[in-house]
Amino acid sequence: MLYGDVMNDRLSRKDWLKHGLRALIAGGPGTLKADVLAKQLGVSRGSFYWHFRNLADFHDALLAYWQTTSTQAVIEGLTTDVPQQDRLFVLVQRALSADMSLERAMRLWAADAPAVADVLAVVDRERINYLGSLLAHHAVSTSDAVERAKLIYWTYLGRMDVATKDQMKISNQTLATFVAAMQD
Amino acid sequence: MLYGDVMNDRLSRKDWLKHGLRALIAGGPGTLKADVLAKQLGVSRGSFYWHFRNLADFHDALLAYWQTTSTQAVIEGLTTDVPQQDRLFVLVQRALSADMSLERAMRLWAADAPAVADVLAVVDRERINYLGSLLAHHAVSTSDAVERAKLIYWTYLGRMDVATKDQMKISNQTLATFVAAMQD
DNA sequence: TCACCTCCATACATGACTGTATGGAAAGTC
DNA sequence: GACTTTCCATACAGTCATGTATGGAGGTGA
Repeated sequence: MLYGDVMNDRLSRKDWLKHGLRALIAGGPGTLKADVLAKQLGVSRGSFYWHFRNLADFHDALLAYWQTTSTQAVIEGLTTDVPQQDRLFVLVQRALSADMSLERAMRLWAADAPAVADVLAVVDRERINYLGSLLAHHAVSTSDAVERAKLIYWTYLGRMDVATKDQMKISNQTLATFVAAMQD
Repeated sequence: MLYGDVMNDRLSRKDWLKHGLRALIAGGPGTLKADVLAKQLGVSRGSFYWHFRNLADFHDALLAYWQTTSTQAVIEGLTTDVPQQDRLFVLVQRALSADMSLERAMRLWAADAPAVADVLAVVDRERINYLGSLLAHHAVSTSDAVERAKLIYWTYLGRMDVATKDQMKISNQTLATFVAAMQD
């Protein structure tokens, strides 16, 4: 969009990316195809191949789009609102009640897309490190902090793999027991 | 095999299923295709379609084969060898150091195969219930037991989603802290 | 008005995979 | 030794997806 700038009702590159994430959540990585997405958007593949050189280009762009829009939102919302001593509990509480549909879809996608897997590897490391830093504030030794951070992170990830919704819920009491054991 | 019974160097239905699991582990659900598997086995698809009516038939058989060969092996190995009081710790210890490649592959497969998802839902329930029964032996109330069983199971599943190998290891000490918090 | 740019449709070639039809090689049975 | 059964190869039609080439509709600007 440089020449003119109105042209509504037609699709932009960003429109495609936004719908890409929606489709990824709803239908999984298998729906990330020009053919399928075009049908869903009510256009032909001509539009797709105008905005993107090929499928790989679209996938790269989608991955980058996700990385920029969803990274560090959680951490930032935490450091401003919540006092230091409560951050670990609140973080775990939020994490273990969050909607995991996008997270799950990304990890399914990563299974047969090395570039996605690489990004997730970075994300995993960052999150575990942050958890470790929170634990360090509770007088947990550095070596223990990393270990326990992993353990906590596993619970976060594992919840999304479970089959039924009722297996994804947990009480605040059980949660408190868990967090207390980790931070003391 | 009814008419004659020797005919070695040729493939049986079971040979295909065994290789199916190998392929599932090595290449993911995407390799569960007649074309690919036949090439890997050094035969043509003619063999495949002799042993199986179609792809769905093969998939069903493979799922059933996995269900019968891999269910309850862990639990049985536990009740015979390990004294009651140690079972929870040993189970968690084994679970959190086990090779998750097949488990992971099955869950990736389940993402776009409802029949697989159904089987996994049953497996999840059974495992969580068993964990709950172990916790009950440590004077944990019934309602708490189910909750904590879920939490423990999440750690088990989550470990397989993590990106790098070093993020999959944990010390016995951290593990003991975790188990102690759950069973007391 | 007319040239130009943006976005999309359509048609075509290509590739990977499924499923079916048919024939054949090799071993077992009488 | 004819006959049967098991297992596999080959060839063909059909489906679904990619990528490319080309043209066209409609807004934009001088």
